[in-house]
Order: sequence, then structure tokens, then C-alpha cells
Amino acid sequence: MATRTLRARVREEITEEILAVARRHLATDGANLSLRAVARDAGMVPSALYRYFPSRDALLTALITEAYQSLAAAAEDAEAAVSRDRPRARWLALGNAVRTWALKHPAEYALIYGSPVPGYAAPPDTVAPASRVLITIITILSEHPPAARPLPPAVEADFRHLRAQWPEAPAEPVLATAFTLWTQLLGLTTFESFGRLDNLIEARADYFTHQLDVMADLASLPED
Amino acid sequence: MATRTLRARVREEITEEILAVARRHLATDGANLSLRAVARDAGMVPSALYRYFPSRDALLTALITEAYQSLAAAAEDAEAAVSRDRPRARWLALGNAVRTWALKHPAEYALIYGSPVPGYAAPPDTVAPASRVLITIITILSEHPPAARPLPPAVEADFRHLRAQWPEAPAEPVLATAFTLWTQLLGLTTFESFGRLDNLIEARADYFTHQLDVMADLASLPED
DNA sequence: TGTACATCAGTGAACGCGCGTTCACTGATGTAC
DNA sequence: TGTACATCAGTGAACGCGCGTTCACTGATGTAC
Repeated sequence: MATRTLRARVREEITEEILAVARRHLATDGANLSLRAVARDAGMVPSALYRYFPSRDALLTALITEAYQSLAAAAEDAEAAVSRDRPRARWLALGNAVRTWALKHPAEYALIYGSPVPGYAAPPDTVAPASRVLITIITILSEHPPAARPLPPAVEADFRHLRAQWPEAPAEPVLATAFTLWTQLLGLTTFESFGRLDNLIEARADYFTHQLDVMADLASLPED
Repeated sequence: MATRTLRARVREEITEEILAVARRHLATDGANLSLRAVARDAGMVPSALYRYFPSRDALLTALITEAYQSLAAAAEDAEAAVSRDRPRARWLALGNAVRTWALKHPAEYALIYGSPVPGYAAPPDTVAPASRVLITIITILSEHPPAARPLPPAVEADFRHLRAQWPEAPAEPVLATAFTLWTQLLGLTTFESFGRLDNLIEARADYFTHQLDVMADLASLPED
């Protein structure tokens, strides 16, 4: 196998360049970004884009996958930087990293956590990247299991079902609490990112951390 | 002043009809709904719509205001139906009503709590209807003030500022807890409504109520 | 109650625009011998 | 190493489409006297 060909390398660079331009366009056009506009800004004729992406939807899918990966990486990196025996600090780091990423990339965040795009169905390969943050939360909690809390039976059945599909999954109380933290974290991030706190709360970073603290109490994550 | 003229009554009916058609179109097109398509389905020529709404944005604004009012009314009605001395039940009724409305009107919900529409700024008259749910939560908590919880100073300043603008506002701890419940409630509703629990939780109604319970504990709302 | 005029709803054509995608093509890069 | 052929990137024109908004118009409803 020869060293990668010139063409292959150029192709990769141009694909990257197209995605970068498309990411920029997300900011102004949201999910309606226009293939023609992207092509224009990438310095090519619209039809040329079809050498790289078979359709507009495929381009969108690439952006979505990328966004999930980028968000998850930011969250995981922040969490990994905290010493393992400080579960609450790990949680706070993770949560704040999610927030920071969302505020830094509002259009990409809206793409993955905003309104469903009418007529667009995410392909199955976005499922794995989408669950990375949840999995990190589960990991933190596994090492510091919260007290069990009664669950509605049907919900418990759901968690049992999840465990059956995923052998290393922790016990239900851990799963249940992780889900609570996950939904609350992303719910709050979405709320702030979409401007729902504007004109109400100015100290939004402090407010967010305060809420993360409330959530941590709920999971009885120990202080240092 | 004579009785309302024929023309005035017809005008009102047609305005209603246009809004109804537009609401239906939201479901398929989201916020990109097309003025021409609405006109078509309302049985008129596109330009005729301009007798009723000065622009597409004005039509969108009407839909947004309507959606806020409708959601708030559903929540308030459900809450009002519970006896006053059962604060936790009032909260559960309110929360579940918000959820039910959101699932019944996903497109309208996405319009008000989904991704910001690029290039569209909500006019100031949507602020009041948007805060009705929060106000109802504040009312419930005012009558059963939660224990005070330390707040970051900057956040406390925000709440003090809000109280200054709104003389009847309750004390900071009540405000703070109400905000927590409000953001968590709408965060969770958004999360579920946008399909983020699909393939993970099947018993979504039970899951939602469970989460409302967690939030109620957090606000130390007494059981009956 | 009847008439003259003003207001308003709705029509139909047109404006200038941008869109996603297809297709036949040119010319450069890569591959096999 | 050189040649012949295959692959691929990018062009340019065209397809058929829908969009928001404007404008001059007709005819019906409302108002003042």
C-alpha cells in the first residue's frame, strides 16, 4: 500500500474546508443552510459539492455527527482533567464544559439539541456519539452510587431493559439518577442557549453552576 | 356605536381561519412555513393575505403569541382545578399540563421553546405571555416557601433586581426555587418533545411525573 | 329611505430571487504494464 | 521510465420549482347626508 495519494489528501482537505464553511453558514441560516451558498463560499460551483456529499441531507448529517463528537470530546476532556476522587468536581467540570461548548457553538448546538428539522431523520450512526455525555455521567455515578429512590414500575422496567442491552451497565438507581442529571443538564443548557434566560438572569454562568450544584445534591455527590 | 359590522365579523373569522391553516402548516414546515402555501390552503391568492398580516413575520408573531397563551392557559387551568391546600398536587398538575400541551402541539411548542429562528426577533409583547407559567409556579411556592438555600451573590443580585421591578414579588428563596423548577420543567419538556428520550425511555409519562416529583422534593413541597 | 362617495377584500400578473439536483464536458491525477 | 487507459474533480448550463412582496384593478360593503 503506497503512501496516501495526492488526490486523497487534497480530497480530505477540501472536505474539511467544505464542512468548515458549512459550519459557518449554520450560524446565520440554521438548519436551512443552502448548498449553493456553501459552495459559493468554498469557491466552487454548486454541482462540485456533489463530488463530496451526495446530497444536502448528507452534508447536514456530517455536521450533526461532527457536532455530537465535538461536544462530547469537550465534556469528556474537562471531566478527565479532574482527579478521580472528586466526583462532584468531575460533574461540575463536565456540566460547565457542556455549557461552554453550547454557548461557543450555538448553531451547532441548536442543530443537535434544537427543534427537530422537519423532514429530516437522523441516521442511526448519530446514536453512539449522542450518548457519550450520558455515558460519562453514568461513569461518575457508578463510582459513587446515589441512594436508591423509588421509581415508577414502568420506568424501572425501561432501565432493566437498557441494562439487558448493555452488559456493563450499572444498577437501576445509578442509571435513574444519571438520566435525571443528563436531562436536567441538557434541558438547562438548551434553555439558556436559546435565550430563555435573557432579561431575567444576568449572572448566567453563576446561575448555571448553582443549578449544577442543586443537581449534584440530588445525586448526593460528595463534596471534596 | 353601532353593532359590529358584517365586514368586521367576517374579518375576524377569516383571520382566525388563516391562523388555523398556518398552525397546521407549522406541523410540516416548522418555522419556515410559507405564506403562499398558507394562502393556498386558506383558499386565497397570496397577495390577499396582506390584508390580514402586513408580512410573513407578523403572521409568525401572531402564531407565537397564540402559542404562549394557549400553553399558559392549559397550565393555569390544570393548576386551578386542584384544591389550594395541595401544593404538590398543584405543581404536578401544572407540570403534566405543560407536557401534555407540548406533545399535543409539537410544532407550536417548537416555535416558542425550540431553536431561535435565524433573523427573527420576538417583539416585546410576547414577553408577558411567555412568563405566565413561571408566575404560576411562583404563586404555588409563595404559599409554601421552600427553605432558603445559599445562592451565588451575583445570582442573588439578579433576583433582587427582579423584585425591584415587580413589587409583589416574593422573597429571593422563593424566586430562586421557582426559577429552578421552571427551567427544569421546560428543559425536560423540550427534551422529551424533541425526541431525545426516544429509544431510551418508553414509559415517558411515568418518567416525566417521576421527574416532577424529584423537582417537588427539591422545592420541599409537602405531600398532602 | 335613497344616493354619492369612501373604504376595504380579494384578484391576477409580475418583480427578482434562490434553491437542489442532473448532465455532458474538460482536463488533471493515478494505475497497470 | 514511458505509454495507454481509467478514474476523478470541477465546470457551466439547464431543469423545474417555490418564495415574499408590489401594484393597479374590480366589485362589494359601509357611511354621511
